[in-house]
Amino acid sequence: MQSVKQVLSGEMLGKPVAVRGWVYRIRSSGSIIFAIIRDSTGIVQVTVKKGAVPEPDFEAAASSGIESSVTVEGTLAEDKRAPGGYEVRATGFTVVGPSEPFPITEYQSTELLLDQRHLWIRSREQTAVMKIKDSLLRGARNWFHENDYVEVTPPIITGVSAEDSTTLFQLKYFDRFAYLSQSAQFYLESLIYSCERVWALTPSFRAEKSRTPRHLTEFWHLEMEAAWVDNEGNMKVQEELLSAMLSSATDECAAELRHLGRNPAMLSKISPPFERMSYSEAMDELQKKGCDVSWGSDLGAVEERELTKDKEQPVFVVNYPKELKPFYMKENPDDARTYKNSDLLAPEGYGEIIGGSERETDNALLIERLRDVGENMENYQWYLDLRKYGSVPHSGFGLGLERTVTWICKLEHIRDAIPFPRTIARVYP
RNA sequence: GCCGUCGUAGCUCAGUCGGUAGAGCGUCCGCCUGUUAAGCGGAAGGUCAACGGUUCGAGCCCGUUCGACGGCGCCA
Repeated sequence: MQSVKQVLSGEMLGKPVAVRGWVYRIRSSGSIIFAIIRDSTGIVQVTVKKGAVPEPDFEAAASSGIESSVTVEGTLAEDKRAPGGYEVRATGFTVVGPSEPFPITEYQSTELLLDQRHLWIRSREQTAVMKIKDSLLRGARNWFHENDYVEVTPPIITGVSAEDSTTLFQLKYFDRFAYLSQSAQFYLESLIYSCERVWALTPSFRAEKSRTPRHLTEFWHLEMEAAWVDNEGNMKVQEELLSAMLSSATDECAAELRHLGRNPAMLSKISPPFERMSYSEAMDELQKKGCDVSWGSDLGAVEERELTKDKEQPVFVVNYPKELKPFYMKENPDDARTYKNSDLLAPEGYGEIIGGSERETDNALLIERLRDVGENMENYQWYLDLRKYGSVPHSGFGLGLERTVTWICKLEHIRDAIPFPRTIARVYP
């Protein structure tokens, strides 16, 4: 048995080959049938001629529809007319699992594709995205390992929110309520006192009623936290990590990137250091471009697009006003109106993919800020404890994996960066 | 939460001024030994999202509801 990739390499030219997979396209011209077979490595044309295979095999080929699973034996031949330049001339054709008429044809609406998601993920586009995502994750995991980070496993069920501003999914937890995690940050912070450098990949949940091409209610969150690291060091980790992830994808998945319309050479050019711009500088630039913003207003989708639409590399925006960010960030000693934090914006208008900061170590400040936003202090007791026993300067960030994939794969919507997207209107399939 | 668009055959859509429901693809049958979303001939296939209203008559006009999609806000 050969993979389609092996077959298309041509190394078996003139020899017997066997492939198995699914019918991707099939056409008949009477006594010759052209079947395009797909497996996880690619697609290849098979010709089935009457007389060249046993009659039952010919009938099986003639009656097999799109997505039937099949095994084919034959001889590998070179043929300019075949896509890929090679074809398998069948001597045997067996249907393993017949297929009813496939619901997805060449004309597809967004709604149909989302309703039939369990079938649409067989598409070449979706397969390419999954492979690229896999490669990005491998690149990240390798980078963390090489840089002495410990991969840890924080809880998904929690009793407290990491960010007061966001909405939580509540669940019944025996005789009380608990919540699905929206960030592992507090748990990672508590692990730096022993492991020093930690990271985790976990699902995060946001119950916000966001209807945009950049939001999922369930997404994969790649988070890192490190002791003895300041905000500048934090940004260095981000740019090195992201570059390592990009190298992995361009090395392993160049063909998949091209299939999605993304030129891998453009991604290869991205390397540290990334451009840094203060929030105040961003505001000045936006005002010059005619945006209706003033110091203190948040960067919305329009503003992020305006700042990055002509960039080829990601851009850090640093030192946001405190009002726009959560309570746990460290005050900027050079401008007390702002925090020592950074958002990393992807180029081409794709927007924020990472948010990070140096963390506040002064419990008095943390308590004051929590009081200001009306939080129940009991929920934060264990978090405040962390500052009582050997507190150290530390920083961390969270990367939205699907947002990163959306940018790298040049997708129009984040739902295509995950096989089964969970959005405000979708939990099926 | 706010603004907008849409809902007609399995799928993608057209449907004019309110007057007998249409096409392409898919499916089924027939023809075809080099197709590339193959081609040719034929057939089957409809609660026009739901409910209510106007009208002699509603897919079309009005109202309500439901669903989906696009954009904004919030965030990664």
